[in-house]
Amino acid sequence: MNLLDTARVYTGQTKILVAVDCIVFGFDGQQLKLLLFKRKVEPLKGQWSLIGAFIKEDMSLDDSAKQILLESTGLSNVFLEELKTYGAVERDPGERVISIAYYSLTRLNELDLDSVEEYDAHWFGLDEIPELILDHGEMVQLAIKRLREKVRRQPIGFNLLGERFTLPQMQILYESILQKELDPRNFRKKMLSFDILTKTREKDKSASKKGAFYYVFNKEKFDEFVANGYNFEI
Amino acid sequence: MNLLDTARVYTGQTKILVAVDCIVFGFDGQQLKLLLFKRKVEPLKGQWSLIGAFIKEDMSLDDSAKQILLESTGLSNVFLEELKTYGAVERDPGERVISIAYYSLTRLNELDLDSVEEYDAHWFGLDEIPELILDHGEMVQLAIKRLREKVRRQPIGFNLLGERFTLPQMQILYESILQKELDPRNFRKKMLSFDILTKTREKDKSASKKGAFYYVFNKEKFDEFVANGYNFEI
DNA sequence: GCAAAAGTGTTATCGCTACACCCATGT
DNA sequence: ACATGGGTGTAGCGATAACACTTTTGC
Repeated sequence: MNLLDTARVYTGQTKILVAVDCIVFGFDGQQLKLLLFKRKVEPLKGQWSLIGAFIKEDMSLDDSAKQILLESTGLSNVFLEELKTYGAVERDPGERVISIAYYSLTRLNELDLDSVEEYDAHWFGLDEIPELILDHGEMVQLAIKRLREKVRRQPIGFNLLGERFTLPQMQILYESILQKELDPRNFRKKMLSFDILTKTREKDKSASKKGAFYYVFNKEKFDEFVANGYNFEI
Repeated sequence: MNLLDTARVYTGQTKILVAVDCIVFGFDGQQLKLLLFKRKVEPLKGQWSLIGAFIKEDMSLDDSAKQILLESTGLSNVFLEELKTYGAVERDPGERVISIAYYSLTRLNELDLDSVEEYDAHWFGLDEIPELILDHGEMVQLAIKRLREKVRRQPIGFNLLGERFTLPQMQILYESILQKELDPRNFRKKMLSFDILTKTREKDKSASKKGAFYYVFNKEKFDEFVANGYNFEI
């Protein structure tokens, strides 16, 4: 008897609708933002919601999440990680749906900020998040909490910044995520001590007259750092 | 129709089998153990596996996990937490099954050690885990990793000990989880500093002539500690 | 020349680590 | 009396946190 015969045992079991919902974080240079979508259809039309979709027969959870993100933001290759699975029986008033929540960190530019509006979507600051359908509000709160814990231990903040960035920009990002001010001397010292940033010769002069040097993320150093069992802590 | 449009209607969406699998940890006083079950039925008869079950229509994921644990160990009110959801398309060769893995920490006594054998189950030391079916081995490895991280930051180790315990017992538990020796002075100092243990007047004399004082877990202090945004680190 | 942000060093404190001896008791 | 595990204190080190001034340059 081979493995394929196991199918027999599964007959008679209940099948359930399974969905993926994505909490999409972005950073506009000033604060951390969350991408939400307005439902275009009844029921709950006009209410704010995370982006999500049902799982198709032939697609893994991770791939479904990736595809949702690609379709809703045009971005691929972004940081994407499972958050938690929500499975209360009555969580969806229509019919039972089990939802696997993912959160993602994306690089956001001015274009994105406006273009999403065409899809009835909007980037919200964390202090202006509207009421969300179902248990999406709960998902968002957990994602924020998880992000804060994670960003202190692993250098994932980079995913929210562009190809190059200045240390003051990065500090603003961290302050925005952690919701507290950081000392610039200590922040720079710490961040540079990991030795995963490379200084360039160019400066960003948009934020000051003196200008701040651009740095780029050094993937080789970073991988080495991870391989050695990293110890990142802000 | 692309993914973004699918939310509109639940009819016509694919329903999928959903299961819960439990990684059950126990501590026998010497080492951390894992509870595994031998499949009694074809196919895969005789192979080791985690305990699991399909989700029923009217039961939440958490409740399903609790029930599985109750049925397989007789224990309720144990530490139980979601680990990760496994959703690769081909992970189960029989038919597609999405599985939510939970891990639990249980109090284990000599009785349990033997009685589980009746159900074709066995407690394995972490260094003697046999090959497991499907992706269960992966689940176990992740659970061990998560437990190690978690036990350093949150005092969840208590769940593996009985009502009362001595500090040497507790140290052995932590050493067993973290797989490294700890200094007794530093360990006691640290553990007592959290102020969530209450010393009793009784001693455990089973392990030494001098005897070691029993301590009990102080839930009030612990809750207070948690409420203040705890900061537990071993 | 001045406003505005970038960039830099030192000191004090705290927590962790490492380490060795005496205590209580059953045999 | 001795063997066995229980229980304790301290000093050194490294990491974090706190803190203020100089530099650059566009206006």
